[in-house]
Amino acid sequence: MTQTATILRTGRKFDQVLRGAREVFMADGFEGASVDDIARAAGVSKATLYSYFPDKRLLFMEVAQNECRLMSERILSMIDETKPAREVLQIAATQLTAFLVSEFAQQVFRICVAERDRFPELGRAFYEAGPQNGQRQMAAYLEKAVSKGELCIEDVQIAAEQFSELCKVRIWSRAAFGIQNCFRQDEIDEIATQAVDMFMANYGCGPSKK
Amino acid sequence: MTQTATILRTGRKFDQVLRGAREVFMADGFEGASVDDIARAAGVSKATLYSYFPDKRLLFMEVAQNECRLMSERILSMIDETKPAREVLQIAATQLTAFLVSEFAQQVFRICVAERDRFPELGRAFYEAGPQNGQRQMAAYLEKAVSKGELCIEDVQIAAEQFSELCKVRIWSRAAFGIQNCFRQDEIDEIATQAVDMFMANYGCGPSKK
DNA sequence: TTGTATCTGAACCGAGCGGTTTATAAACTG
DNA sequence: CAGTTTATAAACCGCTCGGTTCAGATACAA
Repeated sequence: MTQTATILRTGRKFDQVLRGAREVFMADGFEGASVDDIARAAGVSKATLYSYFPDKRLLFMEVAQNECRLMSERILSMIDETKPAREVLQIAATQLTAFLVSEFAQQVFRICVAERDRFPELGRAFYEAGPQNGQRQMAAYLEKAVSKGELCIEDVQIAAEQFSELCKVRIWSRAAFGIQNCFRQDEIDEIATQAVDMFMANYGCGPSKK
Repeated sequence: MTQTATILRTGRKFDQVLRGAREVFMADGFEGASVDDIARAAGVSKATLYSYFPDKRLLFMEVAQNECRLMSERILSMIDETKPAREVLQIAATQLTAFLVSEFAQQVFRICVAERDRFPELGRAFYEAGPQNGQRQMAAYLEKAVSKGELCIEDVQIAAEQFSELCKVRIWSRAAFGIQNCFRQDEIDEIATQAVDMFMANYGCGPSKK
């Protein structure tokens, strides 16, 4: 995965190629995207494209890696630890839920799953940069909340995973199966609230002030 | 989806074709499976195959529909309502968790997601026959348990969805991303137990005798 | 046995794919 | 300006694919 191999990173049109590739890959997947389409979308000749990237696979990996990085950063900016636990969780749940059903996340997920046999490294890279990283951040926060006496959790890792799983209720699989691709804010808010309620019922200390 | 159109269902080798198609499609997906491969796997000439099915798409749909039916039946046989709620849920959680990460379910899911643009009906058909149907059964059971006073649930539909979502914690996404494809029974049992614990903490009546 | 429905294998078609090449043009650099 | 790097368009190659065709083999029913 860290293999950049023989990619030419200098040159005026490198970024242009990458942007075009991102656009077409995200829309059509790996097999569905033809190199001609990508070159056209990038506003670049096929020969130019191949002067930067030795083949389609490597171009795809480059794009996917960039997407993973973006996703990771986005998750990082989600938690603000200064507020009380329930509030923090509510905000995190809302953002996470919205993100999980976004066009962006859905497309990347779809490609990872679809090409899992062709690119085993891709699924792993995405999982680590995305879900795993996000859950690590969440677990770290939960740990602090526990030591502040706000929450009662034995296994913060499992709790973090349960939290993000609860944010998928109802809408995520509808998005994954292509049944619904646009979600209203109040749908998202409701799922987030349900998730926090359930989470706090199990892990909240003292009376669940739901 | 109910469109059978011009499929020839009579003839000695119909089932043979279907079995071969199932095998190859499940292994390689829609694009990955070539008609020649399927004919070979079915032990049938390509011409014969095309005498039954007008094209590859319809053959795929037929296979996928059959798989959905099987899945639906399997989920149906999961609940035994005579025992106490916690026990019923524990059994259901174990079976559901094991099913969700099985080779079979993962392959069907992968194909649905990968081909969602090419076959929008497929995703819908699978969703209805699989998750939605399973959750309807679960919600029906929860309803009874509530009226027996075993559980306290406002929205049984949401509760059913939360239940199945909790069964995915930790292992499901690892399977989906191709990071892990074999799961020990004790891993499954642990997730199932965690799911039931959390569920009962929120919806159990009286003292949570965890 | 004769007639009919079914199956076979292999050749074939046209299209699209990833990738290469080449001759030409444009853009930087000294 | 000259020289070199970079980009272009289009033709081209080999391959695989979905789908068709057809002459002959096989099964089966009378």
